[in-house]
Amino acid sequence: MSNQFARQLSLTSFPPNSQNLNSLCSNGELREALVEMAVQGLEMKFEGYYTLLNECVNRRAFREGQRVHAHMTKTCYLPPMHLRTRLIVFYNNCECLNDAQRVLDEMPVRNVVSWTAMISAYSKRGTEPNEFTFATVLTSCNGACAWGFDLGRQIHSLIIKTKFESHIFVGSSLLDMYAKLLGLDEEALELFRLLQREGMTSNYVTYASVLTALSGLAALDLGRQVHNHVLRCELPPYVVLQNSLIDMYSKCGNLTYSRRIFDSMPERTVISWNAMLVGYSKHGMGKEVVKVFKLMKEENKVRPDSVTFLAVLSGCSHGGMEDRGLEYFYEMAEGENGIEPELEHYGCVVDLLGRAGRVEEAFEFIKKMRFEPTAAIWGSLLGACRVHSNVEIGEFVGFRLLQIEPENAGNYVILSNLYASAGRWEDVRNVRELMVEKAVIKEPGRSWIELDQILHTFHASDRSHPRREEVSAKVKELSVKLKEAGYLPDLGCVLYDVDEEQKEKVLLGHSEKMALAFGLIATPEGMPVRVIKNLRICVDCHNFAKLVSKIYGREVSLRDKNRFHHIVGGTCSCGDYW
DNA sequence: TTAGGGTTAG
Repeated sequence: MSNQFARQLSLTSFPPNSQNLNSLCSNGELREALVEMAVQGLEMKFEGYYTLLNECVNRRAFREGQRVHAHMTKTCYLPPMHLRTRLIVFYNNCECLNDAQRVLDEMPVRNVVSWTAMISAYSKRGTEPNEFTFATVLTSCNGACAWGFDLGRQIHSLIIKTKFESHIFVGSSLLDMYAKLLGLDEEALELFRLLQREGMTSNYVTYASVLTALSGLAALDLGRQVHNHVLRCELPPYVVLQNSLIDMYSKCGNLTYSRRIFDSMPERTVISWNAMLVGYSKHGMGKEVVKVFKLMKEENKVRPDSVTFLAVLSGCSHGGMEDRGLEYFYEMAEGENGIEPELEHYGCVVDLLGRAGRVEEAFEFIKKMRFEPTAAIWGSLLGACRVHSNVEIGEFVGFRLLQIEPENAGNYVILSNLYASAGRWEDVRNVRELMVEKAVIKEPGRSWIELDQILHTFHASDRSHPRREEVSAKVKELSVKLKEAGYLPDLGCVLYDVDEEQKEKVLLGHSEKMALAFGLIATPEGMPVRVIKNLRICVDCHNFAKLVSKIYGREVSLRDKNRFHHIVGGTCSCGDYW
């Protein structure tokens, strides 16, 4: 059907009525609104599309949003830049980053807002940077060229590590950066002016998004550099930007800086408080969590929300303050704060009880919950069963978990560890066999360490690092020395069914041991070593790191998927429960 | 006339 004919048809049969579409959307009648869109056909305008798409974004209505997008294409409607940006957000919300990227690629003109939407999507997706993250961040560096070159060069060194250099988009962004920027101040200034004329300078939102990406990588030096640039720009104190600085410093392991920013803020939102509380929580500083929460209540300017309570409860749990945490939960449940406890809050309570060794109570608590327990909740209880050797409940919970998420290798390992601790070797073997049968795939472990502004990444049994020989020799040396001091490899941490000698080899190949060994080699004696891991640290590596800190007199700061482990003189801030 | 992007938690 020709467009002209279609236009006539839509005009003759139903008069366009964008008000109708608006009211349908505000009544939440998305289906009817889509019918209205079809009826309006070629008469659809920005306003109608925008209303519809917004509704789809809010509801994460993937199919419906797709139909809106398809309608634009079919009717040859050319969306203006801000509508395309909304499409990017829509696809990102539905976790369709490829579609979002395609929208961005096809935009005739992009500006800082469209780039920022994409940057934040990639950094939200997880801590794993990929070719698109780098390309987007690099382009943003070019946009803010006053700090772009130094930062860009460092990001380049990250890219080399991840072998994305040859990716066409990344490569061209890099070339672009090197071609456009140098140490040539005048040229840089000229470009800066040019980009400003094009509206491509970064603003506080872009900085906030870039900082989020860097906090995921725990790239402290890079983050500090962005902060320095923000300071040089003499921007007014934007709460959002300061919040992301608090978060960046805490995720990079530097809570003192987070607190300094927090204290200097002329105004704080609930997010500022939450970011600070989450920071203390992840660092296992329960007392500070309680102090800051008290301060928040005393100041009485900002009302705690459900995230605040999540941070406080998990802070008490991570900081070993079980009773205090339970008090807060009951305070919450009594409705004093006007916040209804949600599933996640119940999860914290299971954690708190489990940590305190009150496994039966935790089990009863789950049974009485008004929510269907999730894998995370059972998983937390199973962990408690392992630590406190409660085979009876652990067995029940373990089988429950294997039903809910049979693909998760961690569950099989914990269950088999639990059987092993009770000497039930036949059951250990059965669980292992079951695991092999279900073809469980485990996310590969990866650890990294930042030295002189370069990230050194290690994969389990990695052979790719230029100093690999030195590193594996150091790991072996460490294992010999630590054994003299009582280190006993925890063979239960090994997933494969191989002989004991092999198991020990597998353990010594864990990525965090290599990163730690590399840190010992590459930094001066007595310096703290800072390691970041993508998964939760295993029991064996935790023991290993504790002994290293004791024997070598090194402070070890290890950020895993869940929290920080500050290990000093053989003791860890997590109290061996994580 | 404008309309789009952002910060904590999961």
